[in-house]
Amino acid sequence: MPRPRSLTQDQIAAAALAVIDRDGLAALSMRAVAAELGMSAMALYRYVGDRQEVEGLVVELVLGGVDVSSPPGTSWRERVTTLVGRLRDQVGAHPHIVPLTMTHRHRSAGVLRWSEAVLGILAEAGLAGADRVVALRGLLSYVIGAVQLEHLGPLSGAGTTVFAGLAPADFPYMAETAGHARLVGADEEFYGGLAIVLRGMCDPLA
Amino acid sequence: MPRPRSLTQDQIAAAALAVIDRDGLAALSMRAVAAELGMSAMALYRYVGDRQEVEGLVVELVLGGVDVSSPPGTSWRERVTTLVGRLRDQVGAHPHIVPLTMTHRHRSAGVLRWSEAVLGILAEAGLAGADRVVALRGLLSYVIGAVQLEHLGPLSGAGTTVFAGLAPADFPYMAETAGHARLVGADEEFYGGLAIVLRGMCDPLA
DNA sequence: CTTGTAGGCGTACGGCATATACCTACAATT
DNA sequence: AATTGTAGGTATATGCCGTACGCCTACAAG
Repeated sequence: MPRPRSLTQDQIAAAALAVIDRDGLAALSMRAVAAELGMSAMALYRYVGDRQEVEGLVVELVLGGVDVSSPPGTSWRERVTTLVGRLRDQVGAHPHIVPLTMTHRHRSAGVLRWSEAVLGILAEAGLAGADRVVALRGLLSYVIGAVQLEHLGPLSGAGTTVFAGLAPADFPYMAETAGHARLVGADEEFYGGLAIVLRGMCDPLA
Repeated sequence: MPRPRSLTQDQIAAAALAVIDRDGLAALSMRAVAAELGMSAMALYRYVGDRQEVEGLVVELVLGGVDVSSPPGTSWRERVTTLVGRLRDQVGAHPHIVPLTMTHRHRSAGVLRWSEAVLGILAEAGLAGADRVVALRGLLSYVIGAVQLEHLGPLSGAGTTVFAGLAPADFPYMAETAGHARLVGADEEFYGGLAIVLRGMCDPLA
C-alpha cells in the first residue's frame, strides 16, 4: 500500500560521488548529499543506515565499474597488467576517493570480482596453493600502495624536506631521486613497478 | 620574559597516540588529547596549528622510531627486507594509525629517512637512475599496501561475500584462496610478497 | 472513499574544530 | 621588591557535523 521509493542506491552513490569530485572528500556529508539530491538530510536515512553506508556505495560505484574481462590471446602477465591498469584508471578518475577505497575495501563486491578474475589468470599461469595466495596479495598490495602514492601527495622532493624542517643536503639519494622522478612519468613508474612484481612471480629464485 | 612552555611536541604526540591506541582513531579529537594532557582543548592551540598537525606528530612519532641502519655483512635483499620489516613492525604496534600514515606520509621526516636508507642499499646493489626510482616506488607501494591489507579488515572469505550480498559459489577461486589464507600466516604472506618484489628487481626480464 | 504503510521533513541534541577575548603566571627589567 | 610585557591557559561562542525522534502526508490497496 505504501508510497513508492523515489531513489535508488545508485542515485545516492552518484550524488555523493559528485559532491566528492566537486568539493573534495572533506565536503562529503549527509547534508551535502541530500542537497545534491534535492532532499532534506533526514530523508536519506530512509535509504541508508548511516554515513558509512553512503561511503560504501561510492566505493562500490567506482570499483564496481572495473571491467574484469581479460584480453584473449595474450600472456598471463599482459592480462594481469590489463586488470591492474583498469583498477588504477578507475580510481584515478576520482582521486579523492582513495582513502575511502581503503576503509571500505573489505566489503566491496567490486574488489571481490576483480580479485576473482586475477586469481583465474594466475591459476592458468600455473600458480596454485599458497603461491597463488601470496601472488594475489602481492599484486593487491602493490596496486593499493601505488595508487595512494600517486594521489596522496608527492613522494619526496623539496616539498617534503621543507615541511619536515630538514636540509635536503642530508638526503643526497632522495634529492637525486627527486630529480629523476620529475623525468619519469607516473605511467612509467606505475607500470615499471608492476613489471617488477610480475617478474618476481613464477620464476625460481636465483 | 614570558611564561615558559610546559609541553613539548613529543608529549602531545604521545598523548594523541595514547588516545588512539586506547579508544581508536575515531576517538582522536582535540578535546580528547587535551584531556589526556590535563589541559583545556584550546590550550593545545598554543602548540599546534590545527588537528591535522596533531595527526602529523603522531605519524612522525611512530614512523620516526624506525631503525634505518642495516645489518652489515648481508646481501642487499636481506638488508632491504630488514628495513621493510622494521617499518611494518612499527606500524603493526599501533594498527589504528594506518589511515593516518597514508594521509600524512608525504610530510613525514621518518619516511624520508627510511627511503634514503633504502635508496642507499639499492645504489650499492647496482641500481641507478630511473631503475632505482622505480625500485624504491615499488617497494614503498608494496609496504604501504601490504600494511593496510593486513590491518584494515579481512581480504576475502565468507565475511566479504555476506556483506556484499553475493553467493560464495560465484567466486570459486576466492573461496579456495580464503581457505589457503587461513593456513598461511600473516608473516609468510608479507615476506612472501616482499620476496616476489625483490626477486623482480635487477634480474633481466625473461 | 477509507486506511495503513512508509516517504519526507523539521527540530533538537550532543560533539566536533576552532575564532575571539579574556585572565594570569612568570621572567626580565627597574 | 615592585613593575611590566609576553605568552600560557581558559571560557565562551559559532557553525558545522551525524543522527534520534516525531510529525505530516502521499499513495496504493481494499
